[in-house]
Amino acid sequence: MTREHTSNLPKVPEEIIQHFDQWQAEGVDASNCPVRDVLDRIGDKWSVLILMMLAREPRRFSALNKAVGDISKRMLTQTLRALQRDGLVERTVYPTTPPRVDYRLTDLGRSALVPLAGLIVWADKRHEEIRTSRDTFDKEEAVAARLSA
Amino acid sequence: MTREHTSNLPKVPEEIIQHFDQWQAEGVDASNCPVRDVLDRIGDKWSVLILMMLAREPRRFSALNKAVGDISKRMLTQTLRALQRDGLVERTVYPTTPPRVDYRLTDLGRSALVPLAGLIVWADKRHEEIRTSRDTFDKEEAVAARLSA
DNA sequence: AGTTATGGTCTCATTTCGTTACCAATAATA
DNA sequence: TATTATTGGTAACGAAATGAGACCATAACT
Repeated sequence: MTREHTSNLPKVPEEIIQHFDQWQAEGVDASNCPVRDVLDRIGDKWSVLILMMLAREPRRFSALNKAVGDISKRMLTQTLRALQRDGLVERTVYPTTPPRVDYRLTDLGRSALVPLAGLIVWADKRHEEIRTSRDTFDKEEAVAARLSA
Repeated sequence: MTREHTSNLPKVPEEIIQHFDQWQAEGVDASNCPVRDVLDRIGDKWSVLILMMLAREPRRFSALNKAVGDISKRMLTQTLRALQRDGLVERTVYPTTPPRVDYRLTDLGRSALVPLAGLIVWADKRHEEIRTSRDTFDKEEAVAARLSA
């Protein structure tokens, strides 16, 4: 045995860690790191949400707008353009009046949803734990603030 | 057969789509959606990156700062605090001079890395495709701009 | 006395984001 | 005929998040 047993689970699979290591070795700065290049883009406030909204079927601009609720048209437009630019979403215009535009996932976009789903399931499962942690943290912070006052 | 074959792959597993549907049905606004509550937080510019940096072993503040390279101390502090608040990261201070502080993943933090790894692998595999798409998009946009000028 | 090291915080400029008003074209309504 | 509603945006502006860099306390070392 070359390594001590130091933690009692869950552990990150060694295989995954090695992937991270290799990726770090290649340099992690935004300019030369493919992973950051991609993650910086879809890791914004709305991209993942919109990809999920399109999972089952194409939707019109206004349908997306209603479905998300608290996104502005400005940000919806901007996010959809970025997703289109990255090739995750396809935009189709029907030149009627008023215009009709719909958005659908490309194959690439669909492929992204598989790992994203994993993340969503995780978030759903763990969010209670996270909220509890936040409450505890905030309470402790409040105590500390009172002591130093 | 109750459903037509309409697309030729890759398709999002029906199981995942159903998960999205259910999640949408519960309302997707930030205020009442657990998934967004979590995703909005770790879906920022630095959180995922830092979690990955901590995958193999704990690191000191300055080590993280060097490893990431283009993060400012301000954002590093802020991101680490947020991760700590959410219970993904643990902060330990050794009151020496100069001070020594290290950060390590909690069990919850480690559990997050599993789905995140899936996303990273996807990004690594697909980023060439994405870059190509961007180039094409930008070229077409330039053409359109010239036409309308 | 001056330098170096750590883990931050503070200020200010830049960037990004959200809100609201507005537009063009047509069809339905009054 | 004039009015209004509808769709998919864009333009302008204020608010919020982010980045760059100076600064700080403490002690060991030169």
